[in-house]
Amino acid sequence: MADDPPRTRIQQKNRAAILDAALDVFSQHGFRGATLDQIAGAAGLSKPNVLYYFPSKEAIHEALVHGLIDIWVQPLHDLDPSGDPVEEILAYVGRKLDMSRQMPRESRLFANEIVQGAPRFGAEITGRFKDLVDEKAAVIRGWAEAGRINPLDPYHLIFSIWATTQHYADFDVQVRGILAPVGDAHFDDAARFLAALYRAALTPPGVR
Amino acid sequence: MADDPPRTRIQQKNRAAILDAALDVFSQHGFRGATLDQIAGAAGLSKPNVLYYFPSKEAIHEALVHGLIDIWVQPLHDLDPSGDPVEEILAYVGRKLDMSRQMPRESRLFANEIVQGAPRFGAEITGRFKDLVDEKAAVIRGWAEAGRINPLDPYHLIFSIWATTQHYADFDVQVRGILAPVGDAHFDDAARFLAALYRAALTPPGVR
DNA sequence: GGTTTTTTATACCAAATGGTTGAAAGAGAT
DNA sequence: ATCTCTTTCAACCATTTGGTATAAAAAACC
Repeated sequence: MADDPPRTRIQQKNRAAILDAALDVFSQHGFRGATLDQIAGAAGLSKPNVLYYFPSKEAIHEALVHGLIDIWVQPLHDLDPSGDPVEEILAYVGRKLDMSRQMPRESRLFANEIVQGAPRFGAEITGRFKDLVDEKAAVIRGWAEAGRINPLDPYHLIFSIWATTQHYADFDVQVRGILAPVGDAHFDDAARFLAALYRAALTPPGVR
Repeated sequence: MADDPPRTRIQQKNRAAILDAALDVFSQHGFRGATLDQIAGAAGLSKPNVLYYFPSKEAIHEALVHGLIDIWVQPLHDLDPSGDPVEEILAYVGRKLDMSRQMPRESRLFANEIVQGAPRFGAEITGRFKDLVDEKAAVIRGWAEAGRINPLDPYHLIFSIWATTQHYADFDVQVRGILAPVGDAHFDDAARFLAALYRAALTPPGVR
């Protein structure tokens, strides 16, 4: 199911160019809205040449998603059960927000997929994805039961972190339409806001 | 620019059927991914008949968005500057979450638009939309300066409320994939979680 | 250089898609 | 019943789109 690494330099370069172009196009138009001509154009290749490297449009999309999922869940994966609870969760929020800042196209690629019902992605959600969330939710629940953070539903806490951080990538045009920021500056404000929000909500009374 | 109300009963019924069908299809596939045949099929009409009521696919989408935008911003509009700050904001969160529960298709319609860069919607964001947000952000800032809520950036607070509440509509498949809820039950948990989150973050030290 | 393999793109195809035509069926008014 | 206006849809059209066929150009190998 996984592709072997490309043999030649040309293959490596062109596959990468196609995947990068496809990330642009798929993240902006969704799977059905994207066309092979757009992808080929953005990659600087002809359409048949694109289909020389990937058997179909679907295959390009799958290769993209497949190659990104590990990176995508890494921030949650890195949540350390042995760390300080509040700081660990705040650090997780920070990592997720950084991803929205550095990889907005990737975020929108997943957003497009999931908003439209994850027709090409559903299996991953109930698979590895769910397992990781279950594992980390258990960690957070443990912290809550030990009184080290306020007792909040860990699943909805994780959802809220996904929502608030990915919002800055997925709804970028809306955020920019309202804030009219210069460049990326508003991400720093967002980081401060989210840190304050979650610190206030998580810090238990005793420590305050 | 606004359409006059349809004259005959048939017009009223069919226009409504088309818009309802279009809401289904557009919210699930995005504008470019949706086809007139799908819409016609879902509305129980032939494609030419659909185009008898609306001049184009674009016009259907515009009529939909146009007809929904007022409903969509109503919850924020109803934030009462003379009410109790914390309770007002919590009530706003509650109204937004209710909309995600009752109108998930509408939420996904907007989500699709905005994720893809709002090509058919951009003007609204920097127009009426921004004005309303500016107005309510000023109210919230006033509350913060008066020490009636914790000092949080009002714009990012509003973004976080949009993100956390709309998440349950826009990312419904993901939420369901992870929680495997029975029906709508998880919305009650979400309501409790969000109330706790924002109450903890907003309530100023003095009142605690 | 010559041979083989890989890479590239023009020309093409079938299906899908947004939209039109035109004529028949239906509703409403008198 | 008849006349008029509205509604409906089969057939059609032009364009777009995912994907092929094929043959030339370019690397790679000897």
